[in-house]
Amino acid sequence: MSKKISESAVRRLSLYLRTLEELDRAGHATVSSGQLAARSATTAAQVRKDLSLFGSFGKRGLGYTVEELARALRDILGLTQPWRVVLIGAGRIGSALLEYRGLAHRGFQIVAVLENDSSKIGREWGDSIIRDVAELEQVVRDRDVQIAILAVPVAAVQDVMDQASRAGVRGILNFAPVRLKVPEGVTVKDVNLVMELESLTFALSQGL
Amino acid sequence: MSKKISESAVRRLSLYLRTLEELDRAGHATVSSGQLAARSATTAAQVRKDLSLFGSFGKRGLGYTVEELARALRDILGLTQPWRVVLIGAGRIGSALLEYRGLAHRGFQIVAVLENDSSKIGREWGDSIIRDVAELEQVVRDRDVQIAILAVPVAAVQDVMDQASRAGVRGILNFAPVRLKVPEGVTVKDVNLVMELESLTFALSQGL
DNA sequence: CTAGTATTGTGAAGGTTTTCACAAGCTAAA
DNA sequence: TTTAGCTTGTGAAAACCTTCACAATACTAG
Repeated sequence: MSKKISESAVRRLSLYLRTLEELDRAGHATVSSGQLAARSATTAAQVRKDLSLFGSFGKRGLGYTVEELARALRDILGLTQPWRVVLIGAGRIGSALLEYRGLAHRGFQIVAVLENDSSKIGREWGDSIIRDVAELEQVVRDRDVQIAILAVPVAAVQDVMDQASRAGVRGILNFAPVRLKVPEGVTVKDVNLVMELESLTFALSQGL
Repeated sequence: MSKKISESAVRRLSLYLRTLEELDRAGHATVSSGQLAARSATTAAQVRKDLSLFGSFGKRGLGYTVEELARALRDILGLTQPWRVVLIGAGRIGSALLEYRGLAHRGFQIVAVLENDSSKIGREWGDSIIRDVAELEQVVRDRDVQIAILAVPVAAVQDVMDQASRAGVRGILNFAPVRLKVPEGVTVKDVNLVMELESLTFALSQGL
């Protein structure tokens, strides 16, 4: 695909999808851009513009078919295939992720949990057994893992990322508060709580 | 303050601060916009423009004093005062947050942990004792809590948010995958893992 | 004191994203 | 069939954000 899609547009698409799934559960068959906007904290024009980046999904005068638009968004976001994920780091964050049903529901399959701490290796953890992080490259290759979630300490994360990308992982979700250096062809998304809290305190301080 | 500062600029400031703290630990006394940019994955011009939104912190020909700029950024981000935080939800996410040392290090004090599940109430948890979420309004008032972290299920989160903001909380960090309706004067930041993963799968799908 | 090198702060230019506004298209009702 | 009422898709305008480019300034060496 040629056009460049902004990060914020993609995040909105993800949000629209969630909203559509709620509407579907609530029994709505169709929805207008205005309704979708109101439930997604944006504007009708923004919704239509975002969708128009990928095609034409509605009917003039009628709006969008909830199911149809949801299917189109899943397709756009790459959610029609299941994704195989390896979770690295069996600490609290890893635990929260493993337990979270929302991941499986969206097609993210955690195929292995890896850990450095030898006292944890071999233990059962949810449906998985914790394995040695040394097996990372083998697991990625054997199970054709596409995404790695890194929930490891700052000191270890660059090294683990290097191994993962060498083994063929294409996407990284990084929880360590550090900017990773990544090779060509690997995409990283950072989740950084302190940054979120600081943008909150900035807003609060401004208000005073 | 009159000028409107973009969300992305604020996030970069937060990142610069972290970079400066690393530089400080590494013994650097001064830094140029170029060096700061290289370590923060942006450009020298962007760094200077971001800083210029708030004043003039460097010396021409010399760059910035690491300590001084860090202090200025802490001031801008509202980190010179400690923030009193209540954590609502003693599940996995709450547990990960409570344990995370980075929060305390940046001046975020978790003054109480609240929970709905009566089987958890009263238990010790880290340094805290889990209290009943029914006590939310009282805790907020008694301890002058400014920020609430919501790590509760989707079904409960709007209600909890309403109570928190009625009691006087001004900032919310929300982990539930739902868009909260908030009253005037309350700021919300959302942390949404599925959205991050989906923007990752979008990028990966595009690449194919 | 002067020349040379480094680096900031900032208007202006360039680029991107959001909002506006309206023609085109669809349905229902008369 | 015609009219009235909605709603989409999209160029154009407006707003916003990033990059460029350079005058101003600081230090060092000779």
